[in-house]
Amino acid sequence: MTASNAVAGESRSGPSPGGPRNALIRRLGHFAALSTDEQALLLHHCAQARTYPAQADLVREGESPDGILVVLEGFACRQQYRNNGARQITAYLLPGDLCDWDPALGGRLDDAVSTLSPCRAARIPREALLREALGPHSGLERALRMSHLTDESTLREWVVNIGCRSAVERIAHLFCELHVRLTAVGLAAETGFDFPLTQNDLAVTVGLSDVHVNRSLQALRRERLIALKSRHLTILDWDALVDLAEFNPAYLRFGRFPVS
Amino acid sequence: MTASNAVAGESRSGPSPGGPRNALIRRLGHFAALSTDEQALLLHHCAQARTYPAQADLVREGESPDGILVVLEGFACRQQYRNNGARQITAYLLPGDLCDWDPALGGRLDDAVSTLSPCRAARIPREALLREALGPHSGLERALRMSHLTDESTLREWVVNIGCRSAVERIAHLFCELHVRLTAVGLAAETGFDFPLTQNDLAVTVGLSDVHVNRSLQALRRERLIALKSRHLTILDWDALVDLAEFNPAYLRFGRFPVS
DNA sequence: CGCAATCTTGAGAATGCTCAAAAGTGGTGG
DNA sequence: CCACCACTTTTGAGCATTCTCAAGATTGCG
Repeated sequence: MTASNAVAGESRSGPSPGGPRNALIRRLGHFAALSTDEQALLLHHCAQARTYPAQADLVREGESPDGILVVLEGFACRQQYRNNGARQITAYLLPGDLCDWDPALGGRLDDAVSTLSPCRAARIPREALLREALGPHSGLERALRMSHLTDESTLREWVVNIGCRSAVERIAHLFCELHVRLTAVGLAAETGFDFPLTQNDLAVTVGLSDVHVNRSLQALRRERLIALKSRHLTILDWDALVDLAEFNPAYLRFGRFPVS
Repeated sequence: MTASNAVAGESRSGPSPGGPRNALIRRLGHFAALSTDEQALLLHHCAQARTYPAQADLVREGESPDGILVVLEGFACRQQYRNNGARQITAYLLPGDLCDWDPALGGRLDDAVSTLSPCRAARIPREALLREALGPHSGLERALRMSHLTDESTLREWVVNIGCRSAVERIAHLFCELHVRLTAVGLAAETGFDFPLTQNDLAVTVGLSDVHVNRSLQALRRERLIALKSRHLTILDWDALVDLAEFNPAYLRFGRFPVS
């Protein structure tokens, strides 16, 4: 495997302290306790994961995917295209994230799911899960539901981010969010994390031009809040970053299990 | 009841052609067929509806609401406040819309639910619904799920709207969306609909300043796409509006029942 | 080494913002 | 019925932020 095909993951951060487990299990484990059987089932389905290069479509716009899509390594996203060629990313799919696909809709996803970096992703057939693991009192069911609700909260937070924050604040907020999310699956150190996106991807995420993102990044570097070089983001001053972005991680709900 | 307390609803449009039914039943009916029992159950719970003035909080930020919130008349919204006092609306709750509240989360809503105009709203206790009506093959269950997924698609569409459209396009897109959503519950005519929001509300929705919203509205009027006067929006050129906004109603999923 | 993609820089222009004041609107009470 | 009040809409002017276009520098890969 050449370097360009390498998939972001445990590579740089090394085996993570929380246990070298599957990112999906690790993430869902934040939302509810999973039984050994449930974990085995997930592992089994993840074994079928495929590798995708960067810029690959996992699900095309309007297509009806055949199961739950799980990203295990790399950064993917959901995005929509406008007629003039502009695009907008509406969500990141990080390792452990899934793109559930409720059959109640009977078809059609309204945005495309694409990789931003090389990825490893699996599809879990929905019926199999329903048959074997989902029941009213299943931890897996609870975890999946929580995961979905969290995705929705995140989306809402993105509306706020794009709708009423300045360029620098938007980027700072995104970095904070990514740090928390990646930490939850053992892919971030306190000091930073691998960040495979281009400035253009970033621009399309926060609703700015890439030139302006570049200048905003320079501002963040000048203030010594971050360093961003060769696909690695170093967080130099977490508190200042949180402060600048008015970041409150509550919406990510990684506060360990539903505390009620 | 004085005019200022009057609640938007069937008032101006008169009894609607689709039947003078409850907005909730009407909306959910687009997503799945509801049995007579299910309809009766919903009607029963809606009978407890309370009236709220404009600018009232239905659920405060961080609060844990005690059931599913249903708006029956008027415009409400979900919104978040920033430290500097700025706010961002993340969703409109129109008649028939609901703010489901999954107990899996065990508490805390991350934004506040407030009325934008005088409203009538009810709360449906979740357990009652579960006990009496929700089952794997219940139409109501399907409808509620669809409704939730539609809300999520709408949110995604808002990210796109705010993230990569110009001021005029954003407003046009919002008007198109509102027209389709209100039509679905019988609150819009082909020519337009009652629109109780201020230009400031609009601004906070699409991420612009109110002054700029005012000027963008003037542009839309100048081009004879709309008229907006005394809380009523008249659509003068629907096709041009749709064209300008690149509006595609598919995400609202009012295409009649899950067509598979 | 050379190519392609990405990042950086500059300069001018457009879009949208802020502040402030004036004009319009509708409801309330005298 | 009128006057007043609060709120909303409209207008103007200057400014800040962000965008576009275009060129040059850097990076990493083949």
